[in-house]
Parts: sequence; C-alpha cells; structure tokens
Amino acid sequence: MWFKIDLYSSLSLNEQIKMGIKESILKGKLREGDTLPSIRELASSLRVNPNTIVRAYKDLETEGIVIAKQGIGYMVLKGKAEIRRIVLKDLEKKFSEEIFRFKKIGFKLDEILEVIKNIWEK
Amino acid sequence: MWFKIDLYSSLSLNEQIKMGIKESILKGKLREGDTLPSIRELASSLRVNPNTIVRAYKDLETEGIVIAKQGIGYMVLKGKAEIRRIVLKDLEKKFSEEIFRFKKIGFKLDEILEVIKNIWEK
Amino acid sequence: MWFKIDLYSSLSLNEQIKMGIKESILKGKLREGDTLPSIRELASSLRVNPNTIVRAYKDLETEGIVIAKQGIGYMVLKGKAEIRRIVLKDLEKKFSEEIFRFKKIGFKLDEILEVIKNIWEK
Amino acid sequence: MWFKIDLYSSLSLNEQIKMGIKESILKGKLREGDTLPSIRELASSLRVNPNTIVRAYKDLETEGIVIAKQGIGYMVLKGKAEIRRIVLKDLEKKFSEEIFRFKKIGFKLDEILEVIKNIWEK
DNA sequence: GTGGTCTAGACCACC
DNA sequence: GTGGTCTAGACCACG
Repeated sequence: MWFKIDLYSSLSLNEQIKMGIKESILKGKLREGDTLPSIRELASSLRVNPNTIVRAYKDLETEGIVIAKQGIGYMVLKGKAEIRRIVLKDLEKKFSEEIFRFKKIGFKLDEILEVIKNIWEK
Repeated sequence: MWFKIDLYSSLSLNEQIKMGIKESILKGKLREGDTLPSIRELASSLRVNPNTIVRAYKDLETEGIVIAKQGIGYMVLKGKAEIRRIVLKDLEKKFSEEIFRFKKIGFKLDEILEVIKNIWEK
Repeated sequence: MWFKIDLYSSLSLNEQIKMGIKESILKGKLREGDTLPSIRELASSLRVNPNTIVRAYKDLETEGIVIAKQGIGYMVLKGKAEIRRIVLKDLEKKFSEEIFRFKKIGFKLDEILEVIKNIWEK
Repeated sequence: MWFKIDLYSSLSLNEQIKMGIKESILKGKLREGDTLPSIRELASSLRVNPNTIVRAYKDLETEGIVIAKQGIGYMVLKGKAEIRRIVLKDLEKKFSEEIFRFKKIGFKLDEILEVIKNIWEK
C-alpha cells in the first residue's frame, strides 16, 4: 500500500489511516474519482482489523473527502488543493487550544514561533 | 484558588492541574520555597476528586518542580525562569511529532508558521 | 439512453435504474406497450453490470409496471397517469416513518412543510 | 431509560440511539450541562452492545451536540432550541435529493406538500 | 467481489 | 467507576 502503520506512533491506528489516505492524495497517488483500496484489502495489507479501516473510511466520508458506494467501494471526492487546505485547518484546530493557553499566560508569539522553528530544523 | 478547571477542555483534569500550578508560578502567585495548597483544599476549591490532585502533585514531583515534605506538604523548587523553560520544552515535545509529519509530507515551514499566527490573532 | 447513472447519488444503482425507467414513462419516452431496452444494451449504455439491470427489470415486473415476454423482452404495462400515482405513493412510503417521528416528537406540520419548500426553492 | 429501541425500525440502532438522545433534549429530559447515561448503563438498559452506544455517542460528539470527558462521561453541549434547528436541518438533508428528483421530473410543489399532509393526517 | 451493521470481549487511560 | 481503541467474527445488502 502507499503508507505504513507505526505501532509506536502517538496517533491511533484510525488517525494514521486517515492521515495516510490524505497523504496519498497530496502525493498524487490517489486522485479525485479514484476508488480507495477495498476495506479488506487495506486491512490485510496493513495487518489491521477490517473494522479499523471501516471506522477510518467512515470518518473520511463524514469529513466529505470520500463517498461510499455499496458494492463498488469508496471514491475520492477532493483533489490535492482541497486536501491541503483541510489538513492545515486540522492542524489549526489541533494546536489552537494549546497556543491560546500560552498566549493567555503571557508568552510572546515569537517565542512560540521559535519553538516551531526549533522542531523543524531537527 | 489561582486557576480554574475547564470541563470542556481537551486536556484531562490531571493536565489542567499541573498546568495550573505552573501558571501560578509564572504569574508569581507561587514562588520558589512556597508550599502548594493542601490536597483537600485544592480538591474542594476545584471541585475535583482528591485522588486527582494527589496524582497531579506526584507528577509535578517526578518532573522535579516540587518536592514532598513530610508534615508540611509540597514545596516549590523552581522559579519563574526555569518554569518558563520547562513549559516551552513541553510545548516542543507536544507539537514535534505533528510538525515532523507535515515536514515529511512536503509542507513548508512558512505554511506552519502562518497557521500559528492565524491562531494567535484570533 | 434516456437517463444516466449518478455514481455519487445516495440511491443504489438498482433504485436509480428503476426510477430511470419510471421517469422515461413520465416523460413520454416510453409508452404503454413499448419494450424496454434490452438488458445488454442498457447495461453497456449505463456502464453497469448486466446483472444489475436484470434485477431492476425483475423488480419492475414485481411492481406490475412491466411484464417479461419470451423472445421479445420486457413490455411496459402502465401509462403516464398510473406511474405518476405509483411514484407519489412510493414517495409517501419513503417519507412516512420519518415524518411520523417528527410528529411524535412535537413538531408542527407547518415546520415540515417549510423544510420541503426550502429544499424546493434551492 | 428515556427511549426505547425498535428492532423492526428501518433506522439502524445507531440512528435510533442518536435520535433518542436528541429527542430527550427536545423533551427536556436532558439539559445543557447534563451528562448522558454512561455507555455501559445505556447499553444494558437498551440491551444493545456497548460498542453500538460508543459509536452513537461519538457521532453525537462529531455533530457538536455532546462532548466526551475521560473518566467523567459525555456532557450535553446544546439546548432545546439548537437541537430543534439541527434536527430540521438533518431532515432537509435527508429529503433533499429525493425532492430534487421530483422537481426535475416535472412534479409540482403542491403535489409533494399534499403527500406530506397525507402522511401527517394518518 | 464490494460496504454496513452489530455483537463479544480484551486492554488501556483517566477519575 | 468513566470513556477509548482495537480485534474477531457473524450476517446482511448491493453489484
């Protein structure tokens, strides 16, 4: 498959699978209109229970990124550019509570940006 | 007390309490050598189970920020500047896996910094 | 052919084909006594598996809308007016459980009608 | 509990549970700030597998109607009026594709409204 | 073959 | 006690 599962990641399998699909679209390995690998296929390829894939695919459907068709499979609805926007929006949501706390405590924006740059350079 | 618990926060009570103590030091409400509020006092003030406070205080002791003194309570070991450094280090750790993922996918540092700035301005 | 398949529809292929035939009658493209397109013809024109067409045609026969004639194919039994009645009856059946639920919860008829009008105007 | 499961409903257990919670809010049996029945409690009360409740509660969280807190439970975030709006929006979404089809085929709005009224009076 | 739903039960973290 | 996640496997509908 186009991505792998890291059992030691802090992300749940579910999150890793969703991210994996989004990355595949970003990298052009999946395009708008393509079908995702079937649930059973991806499950056996990643050595994960099919139910885990089901949950991840359904989440992606809720996000509006794919659509399910009985007997056919899951089809990609969004292109590279839209996924890029979605993923950055996800990041914003994920970081915002923490950032707000730092702002409220009295830290400066530059201090936070410095932290990000530090991580980036490593 | 010097901080409150937000039941709607994504942080666990434990995390909020630990952060609350650190914030109190940063704001000068707790200084090196001061004792933390007693377990029962903080528990009733925050309307939280005392066991939750116990765990948070023990975690802070493990981090080296406070130390348990028999018959007295928990004493603060670090000052403002040190806490500042610790807290920024925590942030770095918290964000790094996510940031690395974005770097690996092909996002640019500027895009990430832009997201942080967006959050900050809100 | 006189209608198309929408892969992104929430309806199954089967439902879309059945609805497509009914629409064709309503629009006068099929009349009482006409024969339906052959299974293979419709299948290739809609890019759908012939088995799917077979099932749809059999369903229509069960509904009494067409009848299978050996060596000829499926013949249309109903006219515009009858189909109109049937289709509205289908709609009633499809919506009734949901509407009843809203009635039971305490919504007013006008609120539901308002929703329908909203959809209509879009 | 405040609602029951109908094994013969066309709605899945999951949908029935989500609807049941929303109805409970609409009927004032659950208010903003209340906690939902615990997963295990509701599961045994409705004689349903706990996983089914988990899925329903998570869906409600995705909809923004409740929020989960580890070790505490699920808390209601929305009041009666907001749920009313959400539920009508759900109905609109559920009916829209079908209504559009009828509009496209050439039916009149009044015919559809007549169908709804018929159902209502039954 | 495809996805959809549900049950059963294990193991973890948090309170 | 609470929820969170994952595995395993059954049974159904659609193509």
